[in-house]
Parts: sequence; C-alpha cells; structure tokens
Amino acid sequence: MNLLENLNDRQLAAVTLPNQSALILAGAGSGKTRVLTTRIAWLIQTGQVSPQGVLAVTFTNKAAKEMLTRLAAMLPINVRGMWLGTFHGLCNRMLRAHHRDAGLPATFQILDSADQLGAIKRLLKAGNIDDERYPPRNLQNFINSAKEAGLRAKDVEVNDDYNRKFVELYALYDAQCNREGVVDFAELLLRCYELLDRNEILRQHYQGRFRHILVDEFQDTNKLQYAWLKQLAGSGNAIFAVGDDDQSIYRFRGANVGNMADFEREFEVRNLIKLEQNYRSGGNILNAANALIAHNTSRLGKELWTQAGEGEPVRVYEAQTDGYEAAWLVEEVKGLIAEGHARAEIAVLYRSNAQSRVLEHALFNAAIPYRVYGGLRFFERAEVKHALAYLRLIENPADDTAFLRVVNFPPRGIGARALEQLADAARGAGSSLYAAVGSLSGKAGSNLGAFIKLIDSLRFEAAPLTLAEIVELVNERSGLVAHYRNDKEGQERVENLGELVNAAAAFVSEEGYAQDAPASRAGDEEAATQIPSALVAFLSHASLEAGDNQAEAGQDALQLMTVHSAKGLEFNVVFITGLEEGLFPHENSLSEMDGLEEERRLMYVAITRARRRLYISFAQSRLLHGQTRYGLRSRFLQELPEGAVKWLTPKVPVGMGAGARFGAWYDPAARAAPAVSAPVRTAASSHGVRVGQTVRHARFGEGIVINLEGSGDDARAQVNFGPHGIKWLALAVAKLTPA
DNA sequence: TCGGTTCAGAGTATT
DNA sequence: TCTGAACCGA
Repeated sequence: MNLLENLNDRQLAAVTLPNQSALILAGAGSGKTRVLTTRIAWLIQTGQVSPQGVLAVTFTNKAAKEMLTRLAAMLPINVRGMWLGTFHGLCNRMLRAHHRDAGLPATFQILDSADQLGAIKRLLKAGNIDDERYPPRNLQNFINSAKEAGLRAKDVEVNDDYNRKFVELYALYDAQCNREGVVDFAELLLRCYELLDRNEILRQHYQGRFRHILVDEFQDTNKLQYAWLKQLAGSGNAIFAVGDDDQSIYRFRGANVGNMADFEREFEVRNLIKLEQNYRSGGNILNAANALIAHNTSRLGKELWTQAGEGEPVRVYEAQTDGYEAAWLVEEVKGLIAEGHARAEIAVLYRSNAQSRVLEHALFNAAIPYRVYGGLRFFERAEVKHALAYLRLIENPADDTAFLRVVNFPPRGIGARALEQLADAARGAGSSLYAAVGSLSGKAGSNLGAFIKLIDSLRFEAAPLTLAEIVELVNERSGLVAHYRNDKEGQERVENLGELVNAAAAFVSEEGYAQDAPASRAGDEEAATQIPSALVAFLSHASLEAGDNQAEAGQDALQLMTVHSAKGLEFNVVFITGLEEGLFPHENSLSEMDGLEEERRLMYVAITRARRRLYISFAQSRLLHGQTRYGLRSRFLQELPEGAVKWLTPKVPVGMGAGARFGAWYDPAARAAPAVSAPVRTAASSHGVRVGQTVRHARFGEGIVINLEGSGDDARAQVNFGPHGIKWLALAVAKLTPA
C-alpha cells in the first residue's frame, strides 16, 4: 500500500519532509489529520524511525483516538504502545513510570476541575480564610494560570498584599496536594516538565528516544506545553508542528498563538508549508471565510481554495426577535429534512450556551429530535464520581477529597460536626482524615470507624478480583446501588453505575491491561518496570477522559453546540445564529487585547464547518437576562463578500453603506489548480539509493528520498529537500551522496 | 438531613 | 429572567 498516493503537492511535501523542524499551516478542511498520520506512517514504513521513536501530541482524547485509528489502518504494527496521546495523557504516563523521581506516590490520583475546586474550598475553610475576599474560583484560576506559565508559588511575582495572599494560598494548596498524593491537570504538565528539567539522565534518555515529535493544533499550546516540547526536542530532534493561526480561539484558557512565531525563530524553521486546498466546502463558503478573516491584521497569511466550484450561496436571514429566529430555523430545518437531509448532518451553532434555550424550546415544540453538546459527561455524573471516590480510597486512603465525597454518602450518620472534629484531629496530627479517625471517640468515632472498616475490607476483598469485579463490589458494598434503588428518580443512576462496570471491563480489554502480566505492554521499557495496577490506570483514565457528554448519541438528531465545540467538526448544513453586535462579537471580548480578532477567528471557524449549505441569522431584539436588548447586526456580516451571500430577507443598509468597500469576489475556477502530483511508485533500491534515505546534494543540501523509478541510466529519484522543495533527479547525472 | 429561600451572576472549555 | 450555590430553619 502506497501511503503517498492521492496526496496533493503540498501535503506530499509536508509528509515527506527531511528530519528538520517544520511548521505546517493547515487550513480548515485541508487534510491536516491525514498529513499528520501519514507522516508518522511514512517515517516508520521507510525505516527512518521505529514506532518507539515517535512522540505525537494532541489536545483531546478524541483527536488522539482518531490518529490512532487511522495509523492502525496504515501500518501493520501494534500502535497501542506508541507515545501518541494528549499532553496530559503522555505526562501522566511519564510520571507513572518515574513517580519516585517526580516525588509522587505510585498511586497518585488526578483531580479534575471540580475536585480541584473542592480541594481549594477545603483549604480555605481549614485556614479560616474569608472566601468572599478570596473567592475559590479566582484562586483556582490563579493557580492554574501560574502553573501553565511554569511558575511555582515561589516564582510568582508579588506586587501587593492581596496578591501575596494568593501566592501564599497557592503554596498551601500545593502542600495539601502533596500530602494527599493528588495532582491537578496543570500539575501533570508542570511536574513532568520539572522532572525533565531537573533530571539530566532522564531528559537525555527521552531526547535520544523521541527523534520525531509531532504536535497537533499547535496554535492551542500554552507556554508550559511549548516548554515541555522544547525540552523533549533538545537540540537534535525535529518538531513537526501542525496548526492554524486563523483557528486560534482558546486564548482565554492559556493558548499562546505566539508559540508559532517563537517556534519558527527558536527552531530556525525553514520548512513552512501552507495547506490551503480545501476539500470540505463549496467556493462561496470559502470566499466568505477568506474575506472575513482577511480583516484580521496579525496573521501568518493563508487563503483557502477549492476545486469544487462555487456551490450554494451563503444564506443570510434577519429576524425580528430571537423567538422568530428560532421559528424560522425550525421551518427551514423541516424543509431540509423533507428534502432528505439527515438530522445529524445539520448543525446549529451559537456563540454562548444561553442561546440554546430559545432554539431548544422551538425544536421541542416542533418535535424535531436534537442533541445539545456540552452537558455533563459520563465520568462527571454524581453517582459515577461517588463510585470512583470509593475506588480512589481503596488505592489511596490519604485522598481527602475522595474521603469527604463519600464518607457520608450514602448517609451513615456522619454529620458536619463529626467531620469538623475529624478535620481538627487530622490537622493536629498532620495526617489524612482517614488516618485521624482512630483518634476520635464516641458515636461519631464509631460511625467513622465503621466507614474505615468498610474501605479496608473493600481493599482486602478487591485484591484478587478483576477490575470490573472490583467496581461491582464497590457499587454493592458501598450501598450506592441500594441507595439509588430506593430513590424514585434513581433508576438512571443505577444504570450508570452498571455502565461503570462495563466501562471498567472495556478499559481492561482495550488497554490490554491483563492484571496478571502487567509488564507485557509492548515497547515500553520504562513503564514496564513500574506499571500501575489496572485500578490506578482506570482511575487516571476516568479523570483524563471524562467520556461522552450525552446518551442518545445513536439517534439521528440535530446537532446543537457552541462555535467553540464545533471546532474540528464538519456538517453538510450549518446554521450560525445570533450574529449581533454584543453577542457575536461578544461585548466582553471588545475590551480585551485583540479580542475582536479572536471573535473573528471564531466566526471563521464557524463558517468553515459547513460543507454544502451555510445559513447565518440574526435578530433585531433578543431577550437577555430578562431584558429585551436591541442589537445591531454583527459587523462580521458586513465583512462577507456580497457575491457569495444571498439575503433571505431584504438587506437593510446599515450606517456607512457596507459592502461597497469589498470588491467582487474571485472566481474559484480562475484560481490555477496546481499540477496533479506525479504518480508515485515505490522501488526498493537504485544506484544504492533507498526510499527514506537521507542524501546530500551539492546545491540543495540535505534531502530525503521519497520515491524511485526507472533503472540503470534512466533511474530517477524523487527527493524532498525541505525548504528547496521536492525534485526529481536523474541518478546518473545528479551527485547524491549519503548523508 | 432535607427542603425552601435568598442572592449573585449570567463568555467560550479541554484535560 | 433564570440558574446555581449558599444558607437557614424545622
């Protein structure tokens, strides 16, 4: 099977780049994931690197899974042992393997955001801190931003007393986490970074191993993630970074687009490849996207084009109110369904979650099935978190967060007073709540003692069981199942607890976690020595991958979501709603530095989700916070090229006569399509040259052989010289020396 | 321990 | 206007 078949010129050049750092600017729908996975497969197939020598990083589990699936289809190897995963997943893996060096217990647990907030509230309570003056949420943000900037409490600059208190609390929080053997998400990354920074032997080991580092969605990396990557790259390894500055929409959570420019400079990137051919949308949709994003000033520069023709115009609709907007949308959707469109291929996008209510209301009344993204995920459900807390206590009794969550759930007569006493005792002894139980007497003491006994016996009984059996044991013996069975509305919760047993069974079989032979994980010599138990691994999995956000995923339903959550997805039909000043662009963004440009990128992301048909709608008035607000039509509408747009309602001129400024949109057919790439055939060897071999040419420097054809004097080699491009060279003439 | 009342806040989100 | 969290009384 030829991996390079059907790649366009740019894709081919990117996939077969020599071993030098590269920045691939991948536009929406340009085959980004394909390039990334084919690059890995090609490197392995041509023997340039072993599967163990590749490190590939993504942001979401979904993206990681997608890459793994595609890789497995391209390569006849077991891709499971590869270091391909999310930043957090890979850091977790490394920390598990070297937990001693990292100063962590083997069974360390991962706090999700809710757990972390709980831990912070507990900290404030224990220290008698005024949580009005120091809101837990603010402290959480403060700690996470500091960690994401690579700063410990001692490194944070203090400029006033208020600030000093935050820093002080940050230090206390870290101390509490250490005591309890838990780490939050940001800590996974920072700990891993510090581990590599401090431990030269380890750093050199991994630098020697990961010859090829590939990063997905590079524009979304934060400072710490970039620093971590730099450390693994060292001075010799190449980073293959794929990203799109025009789709950078996560600055509010720490993403630093500037990493792209820093990367170019610091790694002396000479290979900058733009993937601009779009395989997703019609020409009008792309013209709208291009024209819109052209209004941004800080761009690396990129313009999407397609061979697909202009397709349908972008339809724009003006409604009187948000209610009418929803009503119109319902009618339009009915028509689309009647025409045979699948509901799941129709997406309704909005800027903020609050907008979904009106839409849901209308859809519900019209009996159109829909699915809203972004609800509670499976592992975040209360009953599931309860069961997980019991499991955590089995592994790590010092986990006070888990302890407090279930010590009195189901109710067993342990009230606030008892817990306060216990907290005092624990603080006095500098121990965990669990360990302090022995020092309490009386009724509270005996109830707590019974709880400890329960956990201890669960731990004892769990020892010989499989993971699924352990979960089942906990479900029953904790009293959770019985508790929810008695609850009128607990049926679904009981089912979810059963689902957790299934999830445990699936986890063991998917991850190859045979409990008897833990060291059998292929190709992973570090982890083999210190493989965590299946239970510990499952608990990490539960924290790192919160699972799907709603049931009924199988049903053919309309897809409702924010523009942010639509990133990376595509649909035949897309509705972008609420295009009003103040809403999209959102008013809060206007006071932020470059906030408007980020909003515009968000709109760009929204537009480029559509394959065939795109609707954009707005309302003259909208009910917001109980008040009717009259918003102007979004400036983004004015930034679309007239020729690509069809107004479904009369276009009322606004202010300065927009539209005139924007010239006629270009004809996509007039854009020269690049020559179709030469047929690629793979020959074994010719003139002593092999595919995948690095060679040197007097004029073009180092390159990598990507293809061979002909024989004898006619033999030619196709060589990718990186910044000098891809060349066909006659081997009888060109002087190629092995490099 | 639960259920009702009060009050603030209402932008986007993955791990 | 609506929601969620915190709080208080029974």
